[in-house]
Amino acid sequence: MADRLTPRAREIVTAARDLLEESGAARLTMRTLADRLGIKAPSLYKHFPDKQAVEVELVAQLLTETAETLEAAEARAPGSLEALAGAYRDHALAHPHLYRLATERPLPRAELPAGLEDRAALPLLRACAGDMDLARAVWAFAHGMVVLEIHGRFPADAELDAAWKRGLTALQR
Amino acid sequence: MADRLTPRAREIVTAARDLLEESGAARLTMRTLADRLGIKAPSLYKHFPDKQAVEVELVAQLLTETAETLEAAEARAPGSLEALAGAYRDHALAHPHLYRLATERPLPRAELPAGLEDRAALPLLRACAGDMDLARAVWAFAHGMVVLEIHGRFPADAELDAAWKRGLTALQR
DNA sequence: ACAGATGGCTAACGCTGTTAGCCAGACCGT
DNA sequence: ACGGTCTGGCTAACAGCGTTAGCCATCTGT
Repeated sequence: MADRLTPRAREIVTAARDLLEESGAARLTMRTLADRLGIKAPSLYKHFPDKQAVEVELVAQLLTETAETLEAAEARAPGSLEALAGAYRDHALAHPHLYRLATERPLPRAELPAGLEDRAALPLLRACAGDMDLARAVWAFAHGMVVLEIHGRFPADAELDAAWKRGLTALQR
Repeated sequence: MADRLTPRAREIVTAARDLLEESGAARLTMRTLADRLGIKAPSLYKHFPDKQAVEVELVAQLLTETAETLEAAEARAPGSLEALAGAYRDHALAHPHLYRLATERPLPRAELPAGLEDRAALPLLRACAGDMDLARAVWAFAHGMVVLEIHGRFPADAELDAAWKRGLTALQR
């Protein structure tokens, strides 16, 4: 997962990640990113062809971490949809800007490490015993909950734990 | 619902809507919008304080149309979650750029017509017999399905009708 | 010791949202 | 009928955005 990037490029992605998580996508600009690294914006283009290429690495980070998170949850509680959903939710809400960046545009599939998308999906598919329709429904539910939560679309006093539980037990079987 | 805007402002919003649906949010700029109206960009600021204020009107349009769509579905098939979900999905997929614009940022609640958000939510709440947790779960599921569909996150050969049905029947009771 | 690659730099372009300031015409009160 | 205000255009300009071109120092390999 590592050597698709030179060391310097990896430093840039790290700075980009920090910047994104601190200040959101709107403030992740080539100039502020360069500033943080003590260089000028055009120098970034020695390491990445364009801004999108940097963002692709961040998307890959989210996918990788999601896969790891789900695999860990699966190891802890095999076959449990609640465990998967809880892990997914916690990771997403811990990194809302990253989640939005990775989620609010079409996936740059061609530029992503091969197999990564599938790897992130596998634990859920296993928990659904191979029922793809169910897996997609659960995924949509979880993604919907997370993104509505991130955007503050639910009333402030909404009992979201209850809504998660309600949805998951219903989808359970 | 109409006289919160002057006639000229309404013309501007109409042009913005057309532009958005034709070309997506990235090409909805103050200059292209002005072009379409035969004026220059700075003149737009005689009618709206900033670009966001124009976008808020588009968000209000989506909410209004969603409310109308759901109310019509409810009238056609009272109490049917499937009918509501189908109407929601159809409207969203018919206007993907508008749906994204209205959905991929925090709701500008303060600038929206009073009661509009609630009105859009009511049909679903009625179909859920007042069970708020269930209503939120269904909403999250539907939103998740729509947005994943719009962004092409499902495999091209995915049987999305089946996933919708699977989710809805599970949530049904 | 020289060649080429690496990774900085400045200057600049075209695009974005937005502001300031000017001006023509419509409308209104005396 | 005249003067004042409001309306809604305009041009010029600014700062910030992603990005390109072109220059140059330093480091690496033969």
